Amino acid sequence: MELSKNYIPNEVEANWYQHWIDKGYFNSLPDGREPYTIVMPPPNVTGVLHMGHALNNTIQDILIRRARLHGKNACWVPGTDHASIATEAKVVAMLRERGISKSSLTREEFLAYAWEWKEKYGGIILQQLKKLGCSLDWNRTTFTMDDDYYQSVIKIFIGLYKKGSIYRGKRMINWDVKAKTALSDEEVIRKETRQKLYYIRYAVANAGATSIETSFQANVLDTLHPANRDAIIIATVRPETIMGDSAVCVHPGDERYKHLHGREVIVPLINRRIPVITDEYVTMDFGTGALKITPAHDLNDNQIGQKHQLEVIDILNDDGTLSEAAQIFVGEEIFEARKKIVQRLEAENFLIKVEDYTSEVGYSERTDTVVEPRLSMQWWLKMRDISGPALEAVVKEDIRFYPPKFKNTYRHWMENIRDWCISRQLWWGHRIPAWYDEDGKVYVAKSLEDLHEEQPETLKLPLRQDDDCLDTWFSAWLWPFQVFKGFSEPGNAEVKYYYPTNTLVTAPEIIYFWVARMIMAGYANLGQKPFREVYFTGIVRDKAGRKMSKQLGNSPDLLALIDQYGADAVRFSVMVSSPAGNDLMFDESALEQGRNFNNKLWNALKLVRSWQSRIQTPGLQVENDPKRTSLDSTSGNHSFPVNHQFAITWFNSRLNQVKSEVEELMKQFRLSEALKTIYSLIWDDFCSWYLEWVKPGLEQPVEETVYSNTLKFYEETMQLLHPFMPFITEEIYHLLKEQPGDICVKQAIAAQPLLPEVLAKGELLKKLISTLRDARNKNQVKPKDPIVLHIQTTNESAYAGIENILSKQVNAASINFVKEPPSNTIIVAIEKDKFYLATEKHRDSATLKNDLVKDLVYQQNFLQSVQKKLSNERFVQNARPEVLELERKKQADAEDRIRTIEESLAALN
RNA sequence: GGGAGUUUAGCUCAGUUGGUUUAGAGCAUCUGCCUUACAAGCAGAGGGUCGGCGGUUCGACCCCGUCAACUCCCACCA
Repeated sequence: MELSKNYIPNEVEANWYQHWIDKGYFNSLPDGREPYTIVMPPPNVTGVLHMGHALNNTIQDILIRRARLHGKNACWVPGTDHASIATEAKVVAMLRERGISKSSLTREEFLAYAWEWKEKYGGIILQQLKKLGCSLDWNRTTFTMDDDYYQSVIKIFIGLYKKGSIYRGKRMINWDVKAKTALSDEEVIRKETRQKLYYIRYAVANAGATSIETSFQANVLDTLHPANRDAIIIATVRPETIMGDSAVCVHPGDERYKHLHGREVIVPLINRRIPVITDEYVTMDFGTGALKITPAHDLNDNQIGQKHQLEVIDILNDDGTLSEAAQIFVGEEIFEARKKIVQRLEAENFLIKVEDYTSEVGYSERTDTVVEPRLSMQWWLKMRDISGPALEAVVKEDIRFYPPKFKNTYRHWMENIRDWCISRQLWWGHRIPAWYDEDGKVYVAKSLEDLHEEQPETLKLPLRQDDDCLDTWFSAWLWPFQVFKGFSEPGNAEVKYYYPTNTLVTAPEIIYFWVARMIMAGYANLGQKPFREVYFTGIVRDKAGRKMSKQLGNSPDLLALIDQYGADAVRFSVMVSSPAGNDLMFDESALEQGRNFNNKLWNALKLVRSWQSRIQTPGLQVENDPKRTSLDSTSGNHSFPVNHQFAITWFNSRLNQVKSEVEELMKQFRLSEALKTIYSLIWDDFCSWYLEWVKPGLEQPVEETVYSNTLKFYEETMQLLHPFMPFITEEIYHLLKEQPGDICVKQAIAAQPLLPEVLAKGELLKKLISTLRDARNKNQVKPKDPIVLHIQTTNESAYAGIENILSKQVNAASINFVKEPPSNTIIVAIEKDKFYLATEKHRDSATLKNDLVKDLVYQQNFLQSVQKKLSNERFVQNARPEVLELERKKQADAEDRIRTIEESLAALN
């Protein structure tokens, strides 16, 4: 079969994935092997594959595939999260397009549409993960609203309620006016926002003469100014909430306002009287030192309100418009109302001045609208009831975090943990299992039937179920055990085998949302940790350092990239630029590097395959070899002038060295470095050195041992690379030779002992070749022009076994060992030996001399620094013996080398 | 305001308890090559006073202090 010029991924990737699936390689069932389990962080059902998913899932696939090749029973569980807010928003948008409003539907009707939507679009991201090559056990695909899962969520809620850890309470919550639901603190994103600070004048009640028509002149903000004696000026960024004011608060020690203590002021526009109160909460030097208190719309104001028992006036509707309680601008949206109120305040002389002001404003993570602090009846979970074991597990490293810096982040949050608002005013999700009777009494039970059985006598019919759903994370936190039905069927064989899982791979952004809560749920429900270690990936950023996001539109279309470059190249590009624990600067040039790597592999394959027809075993008759082709039968008795033993021994050692290195790097989650190490092994050591060393001349036969070892080496490097680039490695595995099985499941051979002296000799050989090639280059000796190489050395045996490779690689017609410098040659000094290149070409002694002098200066300086150390008595006294020994060797080596260079220079003159 | 992290070649990063050299890699750049697997390639080369200053030490990219710049997390001073 003729192979194409370049590797074409599209043709093979889909086929191999289907093949793996057909063989059931990704499916796992408990058996006698050690399990290696990962539960995939379930993407939103609404999700489409983006860069973050690609990074995250490639890492997981690498870990899983590697475990699979190393004798583990690898199990990677896929699934999706119902993502209540995000999905409900999409469904509402879909309905709007069809001209249907949510409010016109019953809950059941709406949910029918939602399920329809989920069935249609919900699986997209999972299909995309297949394109990426993810080796997930699809039989285990789980959805957080599957029947069994759903019931488990409900049961856990009931359990916590019965323990008294869940309660209902009217408290300040973050209100998303667009989604019309409460949000947990973690769902609010603070952003620096440019705002205006409005200074508004409140007249003091019963103040007598001074009217609001008082002309404001120069010193309007000076409260002691006669014009302001009978008024107080407050500063606010939210003038639209003045109708909800219950008091004006000043610092008790503020001299400017002492005369107002115990008085009342009048809220502008609506003329309501409110008291002036004092509290040390107020900062005297911010604004005017006077703060309006709006208990319904600000967390701090609410606390002060409670302390001083102020009236709570909620002037907002749940859609963010002003309510009847506001009296004016009723029905106007907040920001509209703000504009209009400012206008009126100004028109009626209440507005003193406006300043630019920048502060942090909360936005909804899901809808990106400004979050409204609001007082509302919600369901809460007392986190302190369950946080203890989860905190301890991480602090004591029973669960390990990589990188470990996240331990602190986690600990800080856990130690200051606050109650979790778990109710959401949505229909799509797990409906809170609570019913209210006519008196508003609450009953919590799995179902209405259960309720009737449990407490028939106290029930006052009719009952009405709570309309709200649970926060998505209240279901996601069961993920690691409930995918194995660990809660609904406690102690079942699967959960016993797979749980605790091994590694969680996730983004640091959801350490509170999800990681911490899963740990809590694991201990609270199964009495065990959910996973042994957590690997936090970096954040994917674009070339300019900006976080990749939908809003910025700077995330490339992954499927298009896979189409263009192939999944292996995409995986390569993501991994190669992803150092452990750091953010990932994604640059498309890495994709080209990945694609080029594919081609490199492909071309090496073509080379090796071209040898297939030229194999010859020394001493064997050509005809006896079944692999023999007609081409070779013409080339009778070839001798093998080149002994390839060294190349084979050397690469074997190199391969084993890399295997150990990779093993070590993988243990530390240094995946990027592991990949780079393998890349370099393949590109440099295998292709640039090894293959060139053993490559036969044109039409020349290939030694059988060379061929079989090359195949073995090639296959083993493919195995090492397979977890990172699964498709091309599988393809090459099958094209190298006819063989049963697949690389996808072929068990890896553990690293064998290596030969350090062979590796050292290999390094020397590389250096000789490079330096001599450089000398040729500098002297304009064309690669095609042969040279004669004379070596002057005190140790000829150092060249045993590598002479032939050396002469081939520097295109030397022959190599001689000499005692004296031959005349008219190019002189090169390497280590302690001297090399003379005899060529037809004129030598450029000036360049060579220049190089030698440069090297000499370097060596002399170096020698000096070593001598300085050695002549330092305190160094000789204090340094460890092996360090001292090393320095002495450096000195001797440098002296030798200087002598060699000086002799060479002498010979040049 | 509190905490954490980063700063090494033009770019992205390694540099593992202080001594293997006067610091490495990939990409980019430059030079020479269409050499019979690969020009998406081959063979080479250049490029860094390790953010600044001070200290500890016989010896510092590495440890300590300090300053500077950038990043992230936490915290609702209106």
